[in-house]
Amino acid sequence: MSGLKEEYIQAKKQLFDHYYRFLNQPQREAVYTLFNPLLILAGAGSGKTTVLVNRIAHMIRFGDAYACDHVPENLSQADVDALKNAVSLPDEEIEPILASMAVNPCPPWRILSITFTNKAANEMKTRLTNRIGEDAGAADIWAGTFHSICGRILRRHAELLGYAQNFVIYDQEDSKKAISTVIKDLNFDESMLQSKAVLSEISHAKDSLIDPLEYLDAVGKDYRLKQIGLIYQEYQKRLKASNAMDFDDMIVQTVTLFRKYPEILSQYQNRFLFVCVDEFQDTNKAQLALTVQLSGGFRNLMVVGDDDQSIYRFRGATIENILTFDKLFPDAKIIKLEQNYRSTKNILQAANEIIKHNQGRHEKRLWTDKGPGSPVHLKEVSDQNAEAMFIVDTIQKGVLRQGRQYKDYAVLYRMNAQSNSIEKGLSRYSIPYRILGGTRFSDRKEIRDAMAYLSLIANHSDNERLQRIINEPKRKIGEKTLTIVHEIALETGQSDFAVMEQSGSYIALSRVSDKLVEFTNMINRLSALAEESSLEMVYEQMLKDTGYRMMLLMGGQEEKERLENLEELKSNIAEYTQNADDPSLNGFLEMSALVADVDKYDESADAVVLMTIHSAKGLEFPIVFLPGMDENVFPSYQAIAYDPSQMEEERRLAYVAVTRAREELYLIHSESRLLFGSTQYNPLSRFAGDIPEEILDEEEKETKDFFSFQSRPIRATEIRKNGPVRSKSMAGESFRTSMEVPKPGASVTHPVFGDGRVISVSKVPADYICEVVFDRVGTKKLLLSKAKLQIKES
DNA sequence: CACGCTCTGCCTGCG
DNA sequence: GCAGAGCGTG
Repeated sequence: MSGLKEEYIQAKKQLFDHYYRFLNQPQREAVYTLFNPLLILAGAGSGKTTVLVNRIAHMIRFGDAYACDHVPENLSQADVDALKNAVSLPDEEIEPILASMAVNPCPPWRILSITFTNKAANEMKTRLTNRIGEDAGAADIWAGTFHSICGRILRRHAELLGYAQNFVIYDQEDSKKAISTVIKDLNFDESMLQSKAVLSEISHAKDSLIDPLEYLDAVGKDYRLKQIGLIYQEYQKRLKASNAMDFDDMIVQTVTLFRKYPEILSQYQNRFLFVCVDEFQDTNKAQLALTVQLSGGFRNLMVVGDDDQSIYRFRGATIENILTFDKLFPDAKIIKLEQNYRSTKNILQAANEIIKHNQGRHEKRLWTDKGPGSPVHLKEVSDQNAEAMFIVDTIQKGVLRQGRQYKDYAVLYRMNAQSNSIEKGLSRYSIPYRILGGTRFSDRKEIRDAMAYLSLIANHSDNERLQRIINEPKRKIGEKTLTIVHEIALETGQSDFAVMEQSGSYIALSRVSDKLVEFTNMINRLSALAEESSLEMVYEQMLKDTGYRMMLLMGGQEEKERLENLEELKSNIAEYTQNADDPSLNGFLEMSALVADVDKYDESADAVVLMTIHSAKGLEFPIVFLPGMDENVFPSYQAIAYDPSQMEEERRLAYVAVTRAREELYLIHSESRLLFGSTQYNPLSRFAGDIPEEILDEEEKETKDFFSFQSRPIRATEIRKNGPVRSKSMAGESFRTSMEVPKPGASVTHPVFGDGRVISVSKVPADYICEVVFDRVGTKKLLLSKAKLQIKES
């Protein structure tokens, strides 16, 4: 009997293994391991998402069927044989057999799946629905970002924390403005405390769950930090007064809620049978605390990540979370996914050679059964224009001669400032491209203004938004008036808006009272309208009543573009109204705050993609260019000069960059580079130097070739809307250097100013500006073509 | 109070 | 190279 039982369990496991035959052994193990803490170390391109999706599908359909050794009663040899033979059946017939053996399948609503981006959350939901079908209830899973999940929880319990249910969410810009107001109000020296730096400091404190009092306690005698602590304290007070939370607060407040109200926490703990966290290497301390809280009921916590791809320390991520997960949960099982399905052997080796220099990492080594492929290409060029031309040239050749498509190519750079020259090159040669990152739609002034109006309509106590738009368009309400309003508000404990409404009763405001009341009346009317009308109507009325649309209509080309953006916002609103279950102004504001610009990266469009390496994490491309393989660019100047501890992160970034490539990888180093208005001369990046020569193909420096496509006619349809294609003569000109251009550091002589040393050289159309420190007269900026500079040989 | 000019400072960036 | 902040003037 027990032999038969064994045989049955064996056959069952074999059938599951067969069903998951598209997975490798460790991947299957990850799918089967449902209980207790589990850490999956998923190397780049190791099929992480596939595992995540199949694991969740598995718990919903089969529960613990695989590991459980339950055996049906009255088991017969015939049953066991049938199970053994099922292996030869098609998958559609195997599924019901497996389902019939399900043990405690998990209802979807008891699963919590946390991701970092909305894009990842959506991809997860889509793939899961494809896997298990609509009816299985994939939509009932709590899947979302940390922030969207916290938002959901906080809306329910905001009152307990002293917030109204309709609290607003401040983004970085709002926070920065609020902080700079606080700095001014506290009369601190603004030159010592830049709002950006203070915000980042406060944000990091929040990431680590340090509240203002604890912060002040910890800083001791450090004068500046003490000031920051006081700013932090006041900032929090004002956020609450404005009924607002910033992004960090959303996590912190949720953790606080759970600490204060254990009975609420246990509701969630009892609900979530399984908790999964993706991109665990990018979590911060607060997020870890929240994760531990939420999974605390059943302790079935799975985290997935790759410590080698931790590249967000600068925004608070602590790689320690993933490095010490097994210390936090000593019974945690660790599964490593080391087989890479993406890249060729050479590319993978390059990546391994780069990352192996890092100290703090989980030991693992990616491997592939793919062939070696091409060597990694290393190209040296003279300047950023030649760099762009090399990219253009390579893409043209690939498309014309090898039947490549434009979308096979990606250009990944360290910083957005590098994109300019490449964009110019691509548009000049009519190569279709799309660029990700840079200024986002929601960051545009007109969009922020419109959103600020909507926020104010929803929540009158939002002082920050009020300040933003009170005088936009101009209403003759100046800084002085606002200061008085704000002072009264602070004294009387009201919102700025409330003070404005009653400005007639304050002598200091009597002269401007009419204007202020006119404004609050308008907002009040719009708020009333929002109660009864559609969102689109409120939006339209707002643009009209505030005079915002009129202001833009009076303007020129730039304003026209802004109007178009406002129209686009309107269609976003319409889209939201149609899709949301219960559309409301508050709902729209919440979505806009938490859902960054809908991913505009349309993978179907045939165009070269340009983005930063950071944004490329998680993506892959057949051919990848990495321009700017220069010291001081990548690794970045600040990592080298200011913070050597950042170097490991730069190295991980290099690892991420290299592992994006499937087939071909081009590293480009430029001898000189025009960046931030001055020319730099940097040696080859150390990361390129880490790649062994056997797998490297160093291409000759050859600049003449780049002009070979110049005569190609440019089709009008190919001209990008925001990148006017330059005339051919200009194109030629910008590459010609007839003057002798001094390099920074060169000694020069000027007929009037005498001897000096060049500190920077910047390119301007058809000329250069040299910044020179003269021995006698100090620093001068000179136009190279005009100033008769002589370069001294040294 | 509004406008236009100069000055400055700059990496990466999800919610 | 460019945007946002600061400053001076009408």
